[in-house]
Amino acid sequence: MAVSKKTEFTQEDIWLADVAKALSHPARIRILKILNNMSSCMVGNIVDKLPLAQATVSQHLKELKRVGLIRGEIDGPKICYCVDNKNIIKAKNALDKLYSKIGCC
Amino acid sequence: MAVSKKTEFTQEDIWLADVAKALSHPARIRILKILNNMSSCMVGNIVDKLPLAQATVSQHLKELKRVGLIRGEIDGPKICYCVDNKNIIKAKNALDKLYSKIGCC
DNA sequence: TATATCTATCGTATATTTGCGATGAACGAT
DNA sequence: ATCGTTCATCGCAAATATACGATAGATATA
Repeated sequence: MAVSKKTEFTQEDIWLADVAKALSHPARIRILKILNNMSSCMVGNIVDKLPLAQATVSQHLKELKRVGLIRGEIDGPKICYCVDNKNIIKAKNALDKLYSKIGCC
Repeated sequence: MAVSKKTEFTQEDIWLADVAKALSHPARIRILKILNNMSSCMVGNIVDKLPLAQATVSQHLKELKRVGLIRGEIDGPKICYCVDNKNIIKAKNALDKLYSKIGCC
C-alpha cells in the first residue's frame, strides 16, 4: 500500500468502507449468522463451528468488535458476544446511496 | 494469510464477503457515488475527482467490475462505466440475515 | 493455593492489497 | 501511416490481512 490515501475521503465513505472491510471475510459473515442462531454465544461455541483455530477466531471477533458490529459481555470466565444491530442497519441504509437512479450505459 | 480457509464456507457467505471486500475501500465507495451523479462516466472523469493516479483508479474499477458492481461499455477510445444495481440490492438483502431478532446479551 | 477453563495477545510466516510510474493496446483524427 | 487520447496491465515497494502455535491473564472450582 506504500502510502495510504484513505484520509483524503469523507468520513462517511471511510466509515462504510471500514464496515465493509469487517464483513469482507466469510468467517466473519458466518460468525454473525452463528451469533443470531444460538442462545449462547461464547467464543468456544463459535470456534467449534468454524474450521479455524481459537486464536484466529479471536482475531475475527476483534475485527467485528472494532467497527461495532458485535458486542461482548463478560460472563464469569467466559465472554458472551452478540450482534449489535445498529451499525448493520446503518450500513444497509448507506448502500441505498450506491445504486443509480438512471443507468448511464 | 498463509493458508486460506475460504473454501470451507458456504457459497453465499463467500459471495457476500467478496462483495463486501469490493466495497472495503473509500475510493471504491466514492467511485460508485460518482457514477451515480454524473451523466458521463468515463475513467478520465473519475480520475479527475479522486486523489489517485490513473493506474490506481483503473485497479479499483477492475475490482468493482470483478464482483459485478459496475459494468463498462466501450465507446470509441473511451469506456463508459455505470453501476449495476442488481448485486448491490442483493447484498443489501443479504445483510438482513446478519442482525439478530433477539439480542443474547 | 493450586488447577482447570476460557479467551486475548504475541510472534511469526505467508498472501494479498494498495499505490505509482512505465509501458502497451485500441481507437479516432489528421 | 503517424499522432494524440484513453484506458488496462506490468513490475515493483510497502502496508495489511490471515492463520497458527505458544503464552499470558482472568475466573471459577477443588
